[in-house]
Amino acid sequence: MPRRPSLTPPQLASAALDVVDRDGLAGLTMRAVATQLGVSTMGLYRYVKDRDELEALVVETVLGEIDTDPPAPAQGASWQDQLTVMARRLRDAVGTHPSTVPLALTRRYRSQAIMRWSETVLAILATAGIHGEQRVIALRALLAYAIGAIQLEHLGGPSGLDALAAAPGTPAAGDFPLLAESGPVANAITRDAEFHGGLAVLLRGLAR
Amino acid sequence: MPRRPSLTPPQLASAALDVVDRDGLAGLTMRAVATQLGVSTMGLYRYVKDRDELEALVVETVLGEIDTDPPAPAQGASWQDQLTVMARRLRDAVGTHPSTVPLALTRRYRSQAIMRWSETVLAILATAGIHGEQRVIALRALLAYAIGAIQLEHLGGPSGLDALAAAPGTPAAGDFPLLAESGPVANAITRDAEFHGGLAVLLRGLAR
DNA sequence: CTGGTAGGCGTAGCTTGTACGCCTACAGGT
DNA sequence: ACCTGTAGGCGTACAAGCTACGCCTACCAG
Repeated sequence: MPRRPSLTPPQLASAALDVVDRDGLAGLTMRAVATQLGVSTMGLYRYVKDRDELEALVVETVLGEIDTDPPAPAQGASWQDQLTVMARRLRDAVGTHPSTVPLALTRRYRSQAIMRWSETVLAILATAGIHGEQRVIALRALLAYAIGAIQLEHLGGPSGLDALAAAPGTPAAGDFPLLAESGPVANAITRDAEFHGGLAVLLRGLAR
Repeated sequence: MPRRPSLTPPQLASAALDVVDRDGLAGLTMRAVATQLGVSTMGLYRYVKDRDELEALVVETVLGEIDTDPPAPAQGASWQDQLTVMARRLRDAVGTHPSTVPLALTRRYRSQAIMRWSETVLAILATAGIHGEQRVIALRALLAYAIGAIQLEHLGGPSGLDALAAAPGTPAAGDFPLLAESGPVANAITRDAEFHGGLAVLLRGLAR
């Protein structure tokens, strides 16, 4: 029992997040995090087994910021409104650390935070009268949409709309008339409106 | 004009894909691909500028396998049916090379293949009477759902359902009663049914 | 005061990407 | 037929990254 560890997991996590937010995902190296903490490179290995474990810590920290309490079912908030709140919370948490998007959504960490989120979403779906298989499908559809939409948003997405919205006309726009026509339209929609618009479509489908 | 290049882009792409399919994404190194091609490591650099460019080539090849012709609007195929076909084609193409999932969906390559796919989807949406802003939102929602669902499917997804479905009871299942209850249900649903189920919800939402 | 345990870290090896520069095969002019 | 310039092909070498290993030392218990 000699000596207490001088670094706590929260310290680790926050140092790693600092590095990522400052230098991007590529800057997340063992050395960089160690330096940020003021210890030697190998000193880090006292606290994490792996680079992988370090990344898991980052992801867990980002997702841990999600508020997973059921949204106050106060006044006339429909279950659709509640699900919208949950989706937005997920999006906001990840959006606060955009560099971690590939990490957070690609890795299949058994994240406690996502389990809490899922539990709350399931509860809301239950109040909507959705049960059994349909509820599982609804949960996964919501998660899939959220993951995909966040990714499109932060990675530019391979949608082609961005390309044409950014540089209309220039490329072989003639081959894609509808895409070319949609470019300016897409440009005029805010990220928020897009996210909520798609979500609304999904929620409308859930209501019988 | 002396000498013709001895390696063609398709050869490059197929060698890289072979490596990925065999050794996984981590096995995709310049050396490995060069060896697969029977050239020296540096010989590769005659054909690609970068490791990045090599990855782009892989992605483009995988997505290039998507059939983007409009589905035969033969008999009584509704626009919903047609969109389902398009979504399934995207899922199938990526699913053929599961290791490339993080690559294909994470990178924001201005993929020609995805542009063709988007164009066809826009056309189908147009026949459904969806135009302007709503059509852009619908396209992105479909793409977001597809990307997210494919990712959940192939990366195990951080949904928590997998964990509880695989090892029911063991973890602190008491903290997540609904999740625990849903585990077995989720287990009984095939990947196909899940993908189509979620998609159906989305399509139902698109129909007024 | 002392001994053992566990934290802390320096060294070094392996893997990876890639800059650089030499060698050589080939087409075309003489 | 020969020479020459261009571009393909590749070997060497280095930087950066992860991490196995093992020494040193601070600390707590007795």
